[in-house]
Amino acid sequence: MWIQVRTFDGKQSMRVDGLSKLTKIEDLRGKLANIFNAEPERQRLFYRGKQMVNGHTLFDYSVGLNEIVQIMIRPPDAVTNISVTDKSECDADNCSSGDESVNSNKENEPQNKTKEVIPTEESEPMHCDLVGLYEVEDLVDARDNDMNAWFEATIVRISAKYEGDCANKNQKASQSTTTSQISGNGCSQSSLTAPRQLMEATDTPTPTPCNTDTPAPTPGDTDTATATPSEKGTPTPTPGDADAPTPTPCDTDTRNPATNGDCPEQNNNLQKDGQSEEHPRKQGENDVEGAEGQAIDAMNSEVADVDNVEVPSQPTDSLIYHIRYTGYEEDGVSQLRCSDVRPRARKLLKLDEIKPGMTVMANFNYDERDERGYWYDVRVTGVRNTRTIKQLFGTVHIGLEKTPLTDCKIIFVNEIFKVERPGFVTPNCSPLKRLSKPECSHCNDNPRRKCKECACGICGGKSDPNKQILCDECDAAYHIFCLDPPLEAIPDVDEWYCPLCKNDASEVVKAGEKLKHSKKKMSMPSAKSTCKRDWGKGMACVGRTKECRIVPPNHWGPVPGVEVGMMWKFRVQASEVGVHRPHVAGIHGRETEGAYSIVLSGGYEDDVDRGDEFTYTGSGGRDLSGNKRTAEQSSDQMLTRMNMALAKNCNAKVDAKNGAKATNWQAGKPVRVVRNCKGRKHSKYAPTEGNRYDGIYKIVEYWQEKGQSGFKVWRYLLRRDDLTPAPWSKAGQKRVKELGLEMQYPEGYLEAQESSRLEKEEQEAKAEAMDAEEAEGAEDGSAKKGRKSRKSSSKTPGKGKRKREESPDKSPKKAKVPAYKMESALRKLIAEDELNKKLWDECLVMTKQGSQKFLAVVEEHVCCICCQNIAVKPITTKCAHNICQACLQRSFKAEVYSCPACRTDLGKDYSMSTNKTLTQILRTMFPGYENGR
DNA sequence: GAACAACCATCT
DNA sequence: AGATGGTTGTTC
Repeated sequence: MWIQVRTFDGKQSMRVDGLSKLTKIEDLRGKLANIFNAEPERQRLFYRGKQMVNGHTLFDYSVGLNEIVQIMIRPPDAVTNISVTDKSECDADNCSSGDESVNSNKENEPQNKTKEVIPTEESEPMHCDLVGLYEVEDLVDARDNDMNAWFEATIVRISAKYEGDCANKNQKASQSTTTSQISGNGCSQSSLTAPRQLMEATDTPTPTPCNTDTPAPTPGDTDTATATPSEKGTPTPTPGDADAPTPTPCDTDTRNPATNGDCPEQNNNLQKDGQSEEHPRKQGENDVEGAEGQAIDAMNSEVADVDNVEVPSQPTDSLIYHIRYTGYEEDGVSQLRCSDVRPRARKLLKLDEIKPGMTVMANFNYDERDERGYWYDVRVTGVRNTRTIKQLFGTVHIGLEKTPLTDCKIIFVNEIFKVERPGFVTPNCSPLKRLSKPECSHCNDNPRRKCKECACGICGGKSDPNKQILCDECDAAYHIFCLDPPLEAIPDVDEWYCPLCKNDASEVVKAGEKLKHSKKKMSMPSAKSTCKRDWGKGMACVGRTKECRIVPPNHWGPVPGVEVGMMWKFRVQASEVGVHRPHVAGIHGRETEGAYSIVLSGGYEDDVDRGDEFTYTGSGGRDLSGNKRTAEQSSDQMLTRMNMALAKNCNAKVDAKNGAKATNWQAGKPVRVVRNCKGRKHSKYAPTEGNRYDGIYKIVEYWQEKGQSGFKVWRYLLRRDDLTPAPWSKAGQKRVKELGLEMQYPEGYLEAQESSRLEKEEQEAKAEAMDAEEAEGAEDGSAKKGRKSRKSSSKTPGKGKRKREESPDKSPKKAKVPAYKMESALRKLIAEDELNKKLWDECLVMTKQGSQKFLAVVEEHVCCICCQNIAVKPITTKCAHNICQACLQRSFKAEVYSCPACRTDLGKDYSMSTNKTLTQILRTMFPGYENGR
């Protein structure tokens, strides 16, 4: 067996062969030491997110043929203090826990250091020198740019510039609104930050639509101060815009004197800090104490001010405020500009204080207009305030684009807040938390309603909140007494996972622990038996390295791209191209549908093969217990499973007693037939090597008879029904030659054979040299002879030489593969498919490389990004991507109205008309590819 | 030549 | 999800 070993930067990739499934990791390291020039203890090896630990085998990690193991090489000095034996492994492990994820980092590996995106507050002094409108610990309202709504927040830090990465982070991903769902699917915070480690670790460029065009906002760029990355370039209202809150200087006296009075130290602080020049307004505010009686006057004057064209300039600064949203602490810290921060709203306005033209903050839900939503600035357009009717209407700007919604009815008219002017925060005067959209849309936060969504995931009860434990993975809550087994108290652990999220402890590999075997592996013979036999060097036990996606597994008839006469060395390859999928079994079929393909390998001596017609024996009736694959017939075969499947293909009513004869044999279901070289014993039609696809056959009749063993077997007569000439016929052989069909070997197989042969010869040569030396020592006169013989033996690679000549020989041979012949009708269709012009331009150049290559490229190009299969009922988007209609509909159902491939907005009302031309093309190129989908 | 390893697909 | 069956290919 051989595998690929690749450095993390992807720059170096080497094939390593001469391995078996039972090769130990330490032995692999030994081989790698030469190849990568790094001692075993400097190697860190990773496979599928697991760090490979000495003592285990490749089989333990399920490393398959030709699969990629990543290698990370420690700098030489990083291992100086570590003893070479088992300690190095320990060291490699103890920093990582759980499943040994690739993300685990070591502090002494600078190339893999994770960037702390947002420094913790502890890392910086709480009070910094930066002087701005707000201070650390100020209670503020902060604007979430995704929604353009205001949330209660606290300032935790102030900096001169954005810190960490590009993300403005002024959005709360956990918000369960339509907007955030969209961003969550496409360009959420998590998608910006979470894969970063992986990208760093693997160094594979994986640009996602959202991170390619998200430049870090530049602090000096005040125009885009409120713009989130994806909005950049679109005009956005600046803080001074008429739509933004426009409080005026004279509203200072509307402040609630009670709250002011509670906070006398505010003045002192300000004056002490000598900020007066920086904050003329603050100073002014401090000079005037509000008087409640003047509130209405203030409102009036505000209205008057709005009427005046002159808009007073807003106090502003260029600092970045790091805030934490109250109630969303788990979202971490967001970095906001001054314009997205303002003092915490605290003044409730009565309806009679509110006049058209004012901007107030009110609760609004644009999805469900009569439900509670979030807090938006509302530009009042109408007020009705009679004894019976209390109504307020206004314009609300929602979402990232700040889309204006006019005539929005505000239903919570008793909860209208005055918009606070920037720059004055009363510390420690937190008003009651404003009510927002219920946290739980399932129960609407109704405390009396049982809810498994927001309360205990088992009983749904909301009692004993102090006895509810939250899962650190899914955030679901559970009563400790509802768990099975119940817990006495909240466990004293850093992390707790609910039964649904918790990994099976038996599967988790803790630091320093040995790899545990999965259930599957435990039940395998290798785990049970004590045999020490080395296995897995060859091709007998390897799995597939690729899978046929051109047609579904239950596809009848030829597989596009697979020509009659194609040959594969191993059965697994025939499985890979899809011509006969089972790894070992001779019949591929489903009891309910019928059979798709069979392999003839001469297992039954009484089978006759006349080429165009042959008899075939069903399966079963053998005792295969104990992992046997073949045994003496020990019971009667029944017409079930694969035997039934074959019978179903016959154009006759199934008769499980007497068998049946087809009324019209050609009308039966087609069976792909592969002949294996083992059939050579009894049949001259079998190939001399490997497996060969011989075309389509049909069942003529089937019957039950007594086999040589004395037990009953099912027999089938198959007859060839394929226009393509059979490979053994003259015409067929001519065709095989024309098509340049050759034995196909697994990727890397010939190279691996060659290198193992060379190695063997080298060893032989060495051994011979030793013999010769011995001989030389013993027998004087034979010295010459000995040298000569050595020379001749080391030259014996006459074979090798010939081989080497052969391989350059091969490439021109391969070039002989005839170009893909395209029917004119198909060519015409392709010309008609203008929407995919670029796609076809790219594919058509591949026709020269033969049908298999061409079809493979087309397959790749028309692969639906959602389901990773050839698009069914393809919709060609305006951005020229092809998506299955069903896949796109699923996306729209999830309220994601963009192209799944590139996120181009398609619009909610996108007409999902399929590309009929493309559909026809695909059906021609990949007949039956839609079956079962 | 006998013994024996795993994988893939289907069925339950 | 687990059981079953199956004409392979390698090692001893």
